[in-house]
Amino acid sequence: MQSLSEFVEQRRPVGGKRSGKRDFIVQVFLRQDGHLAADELVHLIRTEDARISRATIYRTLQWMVDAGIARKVDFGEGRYRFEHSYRHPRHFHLICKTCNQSFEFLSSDVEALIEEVAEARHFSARQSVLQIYGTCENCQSGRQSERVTAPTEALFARDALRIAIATERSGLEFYSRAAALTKDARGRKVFKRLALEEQEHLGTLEARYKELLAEHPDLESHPTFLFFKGAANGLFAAGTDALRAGVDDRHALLVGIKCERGSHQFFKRYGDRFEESEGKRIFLEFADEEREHLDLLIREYRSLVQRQKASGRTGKRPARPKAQA
Amino acid sequence: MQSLSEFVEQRRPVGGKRSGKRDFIVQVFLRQDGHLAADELVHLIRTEDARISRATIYRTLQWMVDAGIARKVDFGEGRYRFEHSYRHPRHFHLICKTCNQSFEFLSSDVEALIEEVAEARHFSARQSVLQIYGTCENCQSGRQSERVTAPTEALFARDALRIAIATERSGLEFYSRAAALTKDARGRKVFKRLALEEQEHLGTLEARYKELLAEHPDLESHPTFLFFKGAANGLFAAGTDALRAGVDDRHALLVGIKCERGSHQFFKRYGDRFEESEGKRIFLEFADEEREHLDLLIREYRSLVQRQKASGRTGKRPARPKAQA
DNA sequence: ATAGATGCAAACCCTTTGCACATTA
DNA sequence: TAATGTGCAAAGGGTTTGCATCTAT
Repeated sequence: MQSLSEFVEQRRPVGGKRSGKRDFIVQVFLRQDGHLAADELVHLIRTEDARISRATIYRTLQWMVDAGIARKVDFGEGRYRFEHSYRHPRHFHLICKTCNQSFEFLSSDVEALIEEVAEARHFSARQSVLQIYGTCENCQSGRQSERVTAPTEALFARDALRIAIATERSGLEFYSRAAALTKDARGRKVFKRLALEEQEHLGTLEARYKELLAEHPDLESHPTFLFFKGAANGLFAAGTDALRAGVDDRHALLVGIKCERGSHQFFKRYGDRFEESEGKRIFLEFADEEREHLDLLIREYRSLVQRQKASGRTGKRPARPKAQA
Repeated sequence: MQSLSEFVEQRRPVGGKRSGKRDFIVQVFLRQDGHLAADELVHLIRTEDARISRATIYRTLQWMVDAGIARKVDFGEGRYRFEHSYRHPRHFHLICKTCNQSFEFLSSDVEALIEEVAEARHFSARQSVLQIYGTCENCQSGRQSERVTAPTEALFARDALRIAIATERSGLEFYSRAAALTKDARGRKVFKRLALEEQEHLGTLEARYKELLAEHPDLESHPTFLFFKGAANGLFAAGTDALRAGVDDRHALLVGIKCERGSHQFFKRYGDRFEESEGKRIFLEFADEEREHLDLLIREYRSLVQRQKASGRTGKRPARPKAQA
């Protein structure tokens, strides 16, 4: 896990000189977790300790943006705000016009749509801003529920784990059912093995989830940060339907291959898109797991087809699934 | 169709006094179709004709925003821009950082996701901003393809019609197949009638599309403005699958009801969300059509169930579909 | 020694405002 | 004539910059 100072040191531009004042500003800035306006940072610096020129603070903010330590955001207030990017993946904002607080969320679904639009217009997208203006829960109800804060990275990891766990559960259910329905002994064995692996992996994920909760006790009280449809629901759905109808071993393998491939691609695609973070790692590791299952199923499918050919029993559809990931 | 002057007159606030200068500014502003910065409007006014104070122009811009004639947009440049709303539905932006041009699009899919996020967070959303920053097609390729402009309202109508037509086609195909597969004479008659109606309506829509093209000859050369998934693909898909498997008349009616209800809700929901425009009308009229078909199917379903009950033949699932829209 | 960082104040940009004057209902 | 609209110039806020002065390498 990258430490705060590593984070800064790695990003220091070459040829630049060290400066105690700048380091101090950066340090103070990174301690905050909201979206600071330049003026607020000036005030913080003044009260914290030093008398540093307003100009230097503006210059340091720009320096941090160039270095990738900070992001400049515009909430339409007529001035810019800055948020640091240490353990803080890119995200979108809900902005309350009443209390001027802003709330963060991430939606891979929205990002996928943005990608589609950009592609359709042959537009090369570098950065996207999505802001929802309105009134937050507290300001609507009048009463002030206290604001518990958790690091965005932890929220991101929490939601990534939740999605992975839900997918794993759905996979487990799928393979258990497949095992029960498959008549062919070897096919059944494969499904049992996959189910077992899903079970084990599920345990690992759940342990990891508990660990995360131990680190951040009030994590579960936070609302969803990562919006992500169709991970659990939908991915294995087609498969379960087909199984319910009763299928042979070959068909079950095909359905499994379809599900694993979908799942793998899904997690790979989105994992790749995230910035370096615990959540990204969870997605990519999960994608790898699914990939392994996929390979196993493909091997099994091939061997089954071969056996059937040898024994003269031919499937209706001799087409083999494409092996590309 | 509302004219430009009606548009302005309707929005003039009560108690306000008329002023030639303001009218002139409004008129010049409404002639533009991009996103003007205040300063650019000042310059335009100066070259067009009059010497009007900068302050008056700022005041008039604010006046137009309050009246709903203009929208204030913030592209993160450190100054605001203004776009008029005459025949110009709300939309999102692709912003080229190289040439500073901005391109508009609308995505109901994104809007639906935004709604979901806001709901999950108990946030009452008033307005949403989605901006994709990057490099536009022209700036990437180097060469300047000339910029053809069409009114946004026309693009919106074009895409709404395309979606409606695609849905209608898919419905037509569905009912034709249902008619071929249904053994019950009355059920078949219903499907034939529905197919015929879809056919007729399809003709109307296509005529309307042609008419629109006649009005705006280069309309088809413009890229997609309204992004909207799953209208054609997906809506009737479940139905066609079920039909392929072979179903009885009662089941076919149920599938039809499901499809029509989905389609109706779909168009109603999105149509309601749009601002007053040709595109909105297309959506809502379409929703109405689907609603009528839905009612017809429900009536037919009830009568069928009654007949079956009378003749002693009982369906497996006596549950009748809920009649709420 | 020299490129880079800082402080100060002034300049900048965009926007709003106070006040006297002009215009409209 | 009473309420609105306009012009001018000044003020406002957020941010950047020129230049002399430091300070790290």
